[in-house]
Amino acid sequence: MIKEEANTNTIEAVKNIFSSHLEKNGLRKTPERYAILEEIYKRTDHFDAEALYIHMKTQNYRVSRATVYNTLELLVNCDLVTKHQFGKNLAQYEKSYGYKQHDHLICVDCGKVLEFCDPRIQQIKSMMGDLLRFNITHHSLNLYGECEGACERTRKADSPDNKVEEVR
Amino acid sequence: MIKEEANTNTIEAVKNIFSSHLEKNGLRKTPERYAILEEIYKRTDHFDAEALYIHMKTQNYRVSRATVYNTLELLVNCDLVTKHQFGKNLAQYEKSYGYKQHDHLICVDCGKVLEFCDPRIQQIKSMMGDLLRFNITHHSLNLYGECEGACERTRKADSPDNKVEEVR
DNA sequence: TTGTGTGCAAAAGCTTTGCATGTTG
DNA sequence: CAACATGCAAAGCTTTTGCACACAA
Repeated sequence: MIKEEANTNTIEAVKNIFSSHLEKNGLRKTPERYAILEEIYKRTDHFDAEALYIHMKTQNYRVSRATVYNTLELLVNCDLVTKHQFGKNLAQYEKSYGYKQHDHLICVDCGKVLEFCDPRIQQIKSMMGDLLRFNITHHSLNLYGECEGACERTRKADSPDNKVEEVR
Repeated sequence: MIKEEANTNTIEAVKNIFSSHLEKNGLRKTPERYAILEEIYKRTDHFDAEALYIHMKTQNYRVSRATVYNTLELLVNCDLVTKHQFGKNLAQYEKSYGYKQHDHLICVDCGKVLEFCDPRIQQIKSMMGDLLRFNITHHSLNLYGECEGACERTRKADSPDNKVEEVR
């Protein structure tokens, strides 16, 4: 994943953000909500709701799917988690605090997901927002294709504007 | 939608493409498959599988959901139909023959979908394909936001590189 | 204390599958 | 006539909802 900075206080920071969000919206600070937030930020990228539920269960938390879905939505609302649809009928989630905006390249053969940044997408967003009189809040850009060779190789980006790193 | 050309022979052309695809893959040319293809090309953009099924039913075709889903997959395979996920767990389809490559801007308030073209996305695709050694076959770019004002206004694009038109 | 949040399970919604029948090649 | 496609309905999966109980404020 593409980190903005390596910060050991990330967990504290995101908890604070979450707390503010809950307060601002008159929502309760339950242990389940914080437990889910913590587990998400301990894990690495791209997971689905069921995997998170199973993970919570194996960590001996007593949570339900309903709470997992509920909390994921809250976290998406306060931008601590991003929700993706990588072409399947299964939502994928990803923690987003401390990460640069990035997009995804998905191998249709092996399912591998790479991340990349390209400044042109920002230009497109702002131009199209103006042109179409839309207040664009977010976007989703997925490139689909096949890894060349063994579906395993990657190469570092060299352009200063384009950062690339493998995920999973 | 963004048409490449206005062609009254579209139906014939797509039928031929579909026939070739069926032959090439040893699949049968059934009346149901052609009926579904025709109905899709008579309709305007962005529909889901259930809507198509209902539409077939009201047209007094005797088709099943299974056949609708099966045929949609065949049509996606031969590039006569494009499948989208606009952030929901519901696949949306769109006929694609004779249309320019385009991307989508979705209003999160009223669900309106606009289409736009931007050449920069092609540049990003080819650059990232090279950089990450991926053979990129397709992509999906969705911009999400809110219509300004009454969720109804649109404005024509004026840049020669960027064509814009409202859908639905 | 009071009302929101939770767990659990059932329901809902989209998509796929199984099976007997129909039809293409 | 043999294999594949279809219709129908049931099953599968992900996500949402209802309800009684728990607990944060």
